[in-house]
Amino acid sequence: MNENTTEPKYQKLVKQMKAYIQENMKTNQKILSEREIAQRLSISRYTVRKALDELEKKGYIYKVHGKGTFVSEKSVPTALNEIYSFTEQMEQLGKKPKMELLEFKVFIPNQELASKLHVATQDKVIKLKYLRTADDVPMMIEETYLPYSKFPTLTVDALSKNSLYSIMKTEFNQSIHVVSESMRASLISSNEAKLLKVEDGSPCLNVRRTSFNKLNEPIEFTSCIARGDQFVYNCKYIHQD
Amino acid sequence: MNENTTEPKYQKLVKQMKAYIQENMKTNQKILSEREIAQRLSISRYTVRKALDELEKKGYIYKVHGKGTFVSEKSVPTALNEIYSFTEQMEQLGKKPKMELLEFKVFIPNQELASKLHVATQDKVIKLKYLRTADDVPMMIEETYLPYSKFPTLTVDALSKNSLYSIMKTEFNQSIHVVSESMRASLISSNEAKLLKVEDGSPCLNVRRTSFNKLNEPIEFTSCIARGDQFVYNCKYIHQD
DNA sequence: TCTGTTTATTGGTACGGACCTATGATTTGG
DNA sequence: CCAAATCATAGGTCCGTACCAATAAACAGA
Repeated sequence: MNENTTEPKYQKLVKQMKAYIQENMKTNQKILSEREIAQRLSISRYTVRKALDELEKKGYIYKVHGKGTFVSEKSVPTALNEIYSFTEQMEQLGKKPKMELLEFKVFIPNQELASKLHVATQDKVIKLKYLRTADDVPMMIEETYLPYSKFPTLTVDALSKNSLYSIMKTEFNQSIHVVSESMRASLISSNEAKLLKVEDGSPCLNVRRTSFNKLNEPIEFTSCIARGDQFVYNCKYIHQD
Repeated sequence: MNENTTEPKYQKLVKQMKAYIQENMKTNQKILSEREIAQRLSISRYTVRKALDELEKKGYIYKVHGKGTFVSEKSVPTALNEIYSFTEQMEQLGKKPKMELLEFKVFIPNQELASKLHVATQDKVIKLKYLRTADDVPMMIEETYLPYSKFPTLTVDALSKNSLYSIMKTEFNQSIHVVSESMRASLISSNEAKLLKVEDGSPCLNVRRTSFNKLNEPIEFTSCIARGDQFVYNCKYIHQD
């Protein structure tokens, strides 16, 4: 039934335990000890620990030295360290998200953008411009820039079928490892005011994001202009000691 | 010379390698293989792997299966998954940050705040209100709320000597594990406009943060109002798989 | 009754070995 | 000369074992 038989044991255990915990256990309830789990499943404690470490990292459980391992509070609706998803947030609010592609072009970047994407000024860059709406109310304008050299065969057609991030990963083997974001408040410019159907000079939130792959090469730069009266940007992460 | 002799081997190795890498190695340079390091230091490969995992998690190195382990790009000025520090950001910009305590009180919260901090409506809450300036220019107003039960002996005096987070950790054994933030743009209200010395109705950035301990109990709620014309909020994190 | 000690349990650290898989260089066969 | 097979090396997974350190309950002695 499971296609991927080469998946490591501990990964299977992560999925299995995650499902079990979510369905059958309560917050702060103690789970079996590492040794007990290992014995029952006839696997080594190493494998169990590796699985539990994953679950802890993702916020499902927490360990207390000398006491045991416990189920975390379920109040983790948004997954930890996940890239912000407009679609997901709107669906949680019971609204219907849509995105309309306004622009798709390949061009030569200016100095500032080139340095953001770590490309030479003569290298090409892909620009994507979207208007995002919720229940047909314009919410934000999103401009994404990609280094052409890393995504040379990206097409509008592909984008209409899958999300940009899944295309990045499956088609171009580029997955996001580190994300750097900045947020600022400003007053909207007239062009954007028209698109968002708000008054000129309304407050707006500008979120800029640069995403890096495992080699710390920038693979995406995105700037969002969101309506200040409608939009809240959420972010959740694990703080390392 | 090292006071803490009980510190685990792999932690010592982390510090040692981090220092070595930063001082002697270049971006994308290959480091010794796990087996080689283990052999040279006469420790097990397990310990080396554990140390390298830490270094990878913190963004100093990256591994490539079959090839080796390499030094990441140094362009990680702000540590990853760190809580935003106004002080640090301003110092990086060459400005002198200051914070002035405007208010310190213990009170009974309203329903909304009580639910944010997971306390009963009859439980007490501590309020801290700060004005933060950079080169004596007002930048943001920060209001922090703490559950009184977790920090009963917190004093203004202690806050003048150490940062809130270090007091939380050392005095009350509460360290931050998960952080949830939201950002929105709005127009400033008249009270805050006076404090920040901007015009009524100027754009401002509102950042709200809830911090949780390892047990996923909220230990802090903070709301910041920052000048839209001056202030940029930064955040950087590792994206898991 | 109370306090200090012992003991069992739990997660944390560390070892050494084995094998798998991805990668790249070397060798081999055509 | 080139493509396929081989091989060495790298990180990734998994095992069994041992001991350390934090916790809490059981126990012992005053």
